[in-house]
Amino acid sequence: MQTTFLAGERRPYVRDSEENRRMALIQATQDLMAEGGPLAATVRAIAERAGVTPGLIRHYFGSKDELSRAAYATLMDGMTAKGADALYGVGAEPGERLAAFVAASLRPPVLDSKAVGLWAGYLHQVQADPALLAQHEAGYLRYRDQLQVLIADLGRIASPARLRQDAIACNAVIDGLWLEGSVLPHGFGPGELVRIGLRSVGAILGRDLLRYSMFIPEIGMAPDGETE
Amino acid sequence: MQTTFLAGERRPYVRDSEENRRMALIQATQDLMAEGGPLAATVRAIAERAGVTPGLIRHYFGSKDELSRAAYATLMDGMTAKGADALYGVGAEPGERLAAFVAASLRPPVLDSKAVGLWAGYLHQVQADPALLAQHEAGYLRYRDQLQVLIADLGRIASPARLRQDAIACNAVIDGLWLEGSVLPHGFGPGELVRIGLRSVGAILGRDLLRYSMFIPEIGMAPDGETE
DNA sequence: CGGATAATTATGCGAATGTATAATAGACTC
DNA sequence: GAGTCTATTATACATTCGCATAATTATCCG
Repeated sequence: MQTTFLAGERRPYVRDSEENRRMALIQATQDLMAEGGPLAATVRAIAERAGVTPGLIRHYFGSKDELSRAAYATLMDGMTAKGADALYGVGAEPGERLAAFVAASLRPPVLDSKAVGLWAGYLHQVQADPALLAQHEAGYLRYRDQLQVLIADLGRIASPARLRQDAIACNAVIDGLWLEGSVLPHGFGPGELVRIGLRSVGAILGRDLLRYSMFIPEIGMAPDGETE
Repeated sequence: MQTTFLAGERRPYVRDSEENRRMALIQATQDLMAEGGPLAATVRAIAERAGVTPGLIRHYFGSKDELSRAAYATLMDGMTAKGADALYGVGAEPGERLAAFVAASLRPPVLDSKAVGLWAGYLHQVQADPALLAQHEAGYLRYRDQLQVLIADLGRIASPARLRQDAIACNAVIDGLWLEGSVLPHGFGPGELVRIGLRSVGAILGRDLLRYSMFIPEIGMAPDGETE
């Protein structure tokens, strides 16, 4: 089962930096969790995928639970970082910025067939562990706040309560499309989810976001000929 | 750990119908899967929760995998049944029927803190097992088709492709709100998700669905004083 | 009333899991 | 270059897992 050396032999002793080892173990944990869920993310499987022996997990993280927590924290940080990246290099017009943010959430690397698996794999551990739950809640609200700021910048007249509800609604559209696209990746044409997302968020907010499609990769000018 | 009789004693032999036993085992499987995920739904835990010894699982279902499949099938059937129930006894006006359908999807028993746990717990098994995947896909499309029919009945003028995309969008709103409401049950006021859902779906379809709020429990006449 | 029969429980077994501990190998210091 | 230290590997262990099989109990039929 091990890849590089013959079975029965001693795994060659190779030294590496602490950061590399931690990263490799966290990456392996996320990969296995995404692919096979909690049942697949065993200590031995993680170690093998990371190219080390199980003992190193204890050495660097103390226990499997702590490695799991570290992997989840890394996941959350990456999510918000991607959200910020989406706005980098986009023009100053509020509508365009919002459209870029929505589009980025509905195509790779955010929309990825593995993403929902990872999310589902962690769900129960998150709900059972108060520390992870707080981290999750913080990450979710951070994302929604980013969205809410972009919506507020549109300059519509709306009460704070209404603004909050609009942010919840737009976030729900994005989450729902993200979910469906991840679970049934072949159920939608390329760019279809982005187009639906832009139109829906625009409808909820009373703006036309599809006019910014030309700035968005993989969409261009409505390839299926449907213009409105 | 066992509830009704002293440890060390032999569990009393009590006979029951095959249907009761199957139902109890399936129910126990779903409960444990929803609460603790795949790691918690062990053969022993399921049997204990069902008030039975592990051997009965093999006797009635052959293996744990088959029990798991049966539990998932039961879950899917229940979902679509609830969707149909929501339309029972509702008037004939298309807008009202659509509003009732949306509202029913965003409050108990469909919106339930356990629902998302159950869904997440099964995700990897579903993706790994072609039979379960087909069943999942069928259930999802059935639900979306119900929604699409309700949307078509609104009588708007729209191409078939556009109708499909509207159904995907509305389904995404519902799914996203369902997800957020399940994961963070205390993050939203009572009826808030239903109201947001009605407004968003209405905005996407160009109709006002909030005018049917008075027919919907827990909402009444916009309790937070916000009328529009 | 007394065997068949089927449902239910109890026990056993091999494999896998997480973790603790011992053995080993390379790097660093003087 | 010998000695020490730490990263890494290997081994051991108790527990739990799913499953197979044996033992037990109630019901059914004569």
